[in-house]
Amino acid sequence: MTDVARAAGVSPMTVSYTYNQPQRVSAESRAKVLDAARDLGYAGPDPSARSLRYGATRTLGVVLGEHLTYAFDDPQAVLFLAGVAEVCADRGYGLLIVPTGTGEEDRDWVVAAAVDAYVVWTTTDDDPVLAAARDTRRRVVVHSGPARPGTTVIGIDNRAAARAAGAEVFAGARHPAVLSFPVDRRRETFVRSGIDPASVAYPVTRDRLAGYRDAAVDLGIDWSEVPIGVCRTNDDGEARAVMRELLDVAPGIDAVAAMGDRLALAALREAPGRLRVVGWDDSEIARDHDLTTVAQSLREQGAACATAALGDPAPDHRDSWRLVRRASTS
Amino acid sequence: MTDVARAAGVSPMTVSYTYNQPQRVSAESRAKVLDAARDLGYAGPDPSARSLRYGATRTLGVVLGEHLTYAFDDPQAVLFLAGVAEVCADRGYGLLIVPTGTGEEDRDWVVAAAVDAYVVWTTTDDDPVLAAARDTRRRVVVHSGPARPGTTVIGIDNRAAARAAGAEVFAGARHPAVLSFPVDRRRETFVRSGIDPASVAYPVTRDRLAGYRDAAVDLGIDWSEVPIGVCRTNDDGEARAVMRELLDVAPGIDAVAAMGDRLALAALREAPGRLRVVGWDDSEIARDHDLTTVAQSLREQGAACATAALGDPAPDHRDSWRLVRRASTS
DNA sequence: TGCGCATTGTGTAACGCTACACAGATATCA
DNA sequence: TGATATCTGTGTAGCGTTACACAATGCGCA
Repeated sequence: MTDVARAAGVSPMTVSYTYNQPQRVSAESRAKVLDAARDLGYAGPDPSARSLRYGATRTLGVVLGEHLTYAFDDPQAVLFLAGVAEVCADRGYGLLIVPTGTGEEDRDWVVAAAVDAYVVWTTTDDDPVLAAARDTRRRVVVHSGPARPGTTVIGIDNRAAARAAGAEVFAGARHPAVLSFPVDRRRETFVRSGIDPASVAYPVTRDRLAGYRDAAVDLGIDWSEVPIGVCRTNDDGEARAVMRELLDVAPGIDAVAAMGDRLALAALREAPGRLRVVGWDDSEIARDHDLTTVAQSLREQGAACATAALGDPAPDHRDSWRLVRRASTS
Repeated sequence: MTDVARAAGVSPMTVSYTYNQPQRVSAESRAKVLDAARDLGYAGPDPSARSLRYGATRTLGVVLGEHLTYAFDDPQAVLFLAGVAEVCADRGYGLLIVPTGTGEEDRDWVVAAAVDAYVVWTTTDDDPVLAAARDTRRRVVVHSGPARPGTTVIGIDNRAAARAAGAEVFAGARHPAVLSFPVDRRRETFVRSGIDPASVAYPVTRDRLAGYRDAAVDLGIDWSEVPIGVCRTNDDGEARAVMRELLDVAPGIDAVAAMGDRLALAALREAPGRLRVVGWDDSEIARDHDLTTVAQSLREQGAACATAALGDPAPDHRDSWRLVRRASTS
């Protein structure tokens, strides 16, 4: 900038004003500055220096638990991101995806990223990244939990929604089962009965499991007898394998409460015609296959998280869910 | 940092070393520094100042043409992003999604974003954002074009692939048609015959259209007679409407060369049983519906773009496509 | 005992920018 | 004509950090 100023025969401040408050500078000086800048290949104020001086980066950080790329494999996460992106675009904020999932360095990354605030995609209770984000004194908004002092949580009441969905799918069932997301960071695939929700590390999974148990208990079903298939991801192939395993253990299964539409569909495909099924998220496949499902707008929740992270009031979306009843439970 | 140094009774440099080269500092000093930092709520070196001093941000920028959120609506763009994200995560780079699509400010954003290099998702020839990115002297890698001096282009040879796909779908057809992506930034939906590929602003669309024309010409088909339906997005509902319009104009259509699997499927649904169809991308729906399609890995291409943007050699992927023949053209 | 070497701490000098306060020139008005 | 407002340009003083060079200390070894 000093060089440009010299070449243009003005002071550095004039150059600065040329870029930041052009009307503050005479047309003549402005032209001289821009000419000099072009000749010298100066593209405008350096972003880092500007942020340093300004005291803010005008960038929002998004932390996606697990490996970064999972985010893009999960259509729900993508919808959420779209909502966040929308708000960022509207406000002129950049959106920085913070790389995590590499282990011990995660903490450093979260601390060292040039962002003003964080939106954290739902993670485990013990996620060190979450603690790190909060420790940096930036505003932190977490989607769906875990709840912590100093962080805002936005997301639906998964337990209440699961209870409603469970009531719907388990009604009249004699051999109910559950298809669940992972219960801890190890992300193992297995089948077991009566998993205690309290032992689950992911708040979303925990709440949904608790809601399904609530529904079972309401109907007089013995939770400890309910087989639960845990899938590593919201993926078809694996879910079908887990469903087969469930059917091995309990061939009489006649109702499956799944935590995702894909899981629900996989269940349906493995035991067509004799199953009541609910899914989650009301995605395209749920509509295509007439699946009863818990509808929620991840996109709106993403937008709300971003809005809150940027310091404006936003709805917490606790009640932004709706049980969509379709053929799969009738 | 100065405050921490004072509180710990050491120099600022010792504090700096504590964070950046802990082993350079005695265990005793380190402990004093960390204690003081905790007491004062100091979370570590300021990222902006660090970038300023260091001269690089260790962040990769991604520019997605059109409105930012489109990126997340297009599954292909998401796959591409996943590839970019993967490389960033591996290298410890942040991934900054630059907001564009807001008009004149786009340029400013691209110039002012704190990134070391850019990956640009394919856009129009005249996109000012592309020029802006290059003007900032950062390394710029563009996916699929437009090609420009000073930028690297990575992507498949869309024309050659379209020619192969066109040859497959048009073979023996008497009334071929095309379902195309938008031809310019206005993104209008319409039907017209014999659109000149040279008039198309998006390189990807242009090349695919040119390839389809090549195939038509090879088979002795008069291109000016081939009706082309232009869809605004790779979306089902709209594509079906355009397909109906095509059938109005030319009821005898017996072959449709589409530019996306969704478009192909929409065509098939509007005229079931009597259509040869090809799609593009070999997505899940193509496999589900036995659609002939041009397979390519957007994910790998995203990774290659990121690698190249970070300064390492990467394959250009020109030949990373493959015509997958299925029932829809037999 | 003296020499080189490793270890640990410190001061200096930027990195590139802009808020602020001020100065000079010109225009406006009673 | 003098007082006042407006426009335009400039210098100062950091924003928070770290590369580098140097100083002080202690240690091993001939």
